[in-house]
Amino acid sequence: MNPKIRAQFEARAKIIKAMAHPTRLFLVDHLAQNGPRCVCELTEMVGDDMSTVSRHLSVLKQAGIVEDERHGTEIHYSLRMKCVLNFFNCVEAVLERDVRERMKLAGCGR
Amino acid sequence: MNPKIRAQFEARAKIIKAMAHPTRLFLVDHLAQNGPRCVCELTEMVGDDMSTVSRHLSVLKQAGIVEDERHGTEIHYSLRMKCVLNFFNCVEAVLERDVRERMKLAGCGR
DNA sequence: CTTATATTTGTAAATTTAGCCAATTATGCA
DNA sequence: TGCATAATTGGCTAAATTTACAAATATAAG
Repeated sequence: MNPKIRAQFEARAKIIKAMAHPTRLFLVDHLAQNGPRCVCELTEMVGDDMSTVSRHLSVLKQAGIVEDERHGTEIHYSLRMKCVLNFFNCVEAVLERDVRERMKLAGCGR
Repeated sequence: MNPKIRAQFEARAKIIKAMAHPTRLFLVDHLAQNGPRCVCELTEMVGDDMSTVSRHLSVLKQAGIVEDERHGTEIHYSLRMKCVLNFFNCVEAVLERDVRERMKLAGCGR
């Protein structure tokens, strides 16, 4: 991998990495389902410290996946790139295929 | 996030995490473009130690994204879930949108 | 059986990431 | 101005990830 190619894949990985955490995945899903939401509400949903949730949101924002807008004292986050929801489809496909193949293997053992 | 929901998002995150590394992204891309390939060739393409590449491949395999098959002394890896290629489309969309918006912002400064 | 090649695994060091608490910043309101 | 609420940031520790080197394994060939 030459430096140019490497840089390209690093940029891509950075975006995927932003999605690669259960809490951040949950946040993306929740924003997709419910539209813009303040950090306070998201914090309540997640159940971690607000500072932790805020940091997760900032990772997503840095990656360009969500965006924020201030409303008075609250800051509302919303999904900027809806296409990330496509990730879920494929992820489910992988999980389901795993389940199926594991069942098949279990059957063979009899 | 109750434990059940959390477990669900952890399972999803594990798969996305497997993709969240420049080398692994490159490996997936390369397998998609060129079909099954041995570790030796992939190692040469990547340019890291073979043990490192082997570990990356095992992460992808564990996640169910690639699969392997032995051919004599070589082990050939291939893409098991082609849908992960959809990730690339969205990632490119994010990167392009970033570029566009940054150009627009730069223009405003004049 | 011994050797050579391909791959994986053990291990340890370096780096990154996650999470919490405390402190700071930003805003609206009395 | 001073207080209250919302959110971010600094600082720290714990945990996870990445990586290379060395050692072990697996297979084919002589």
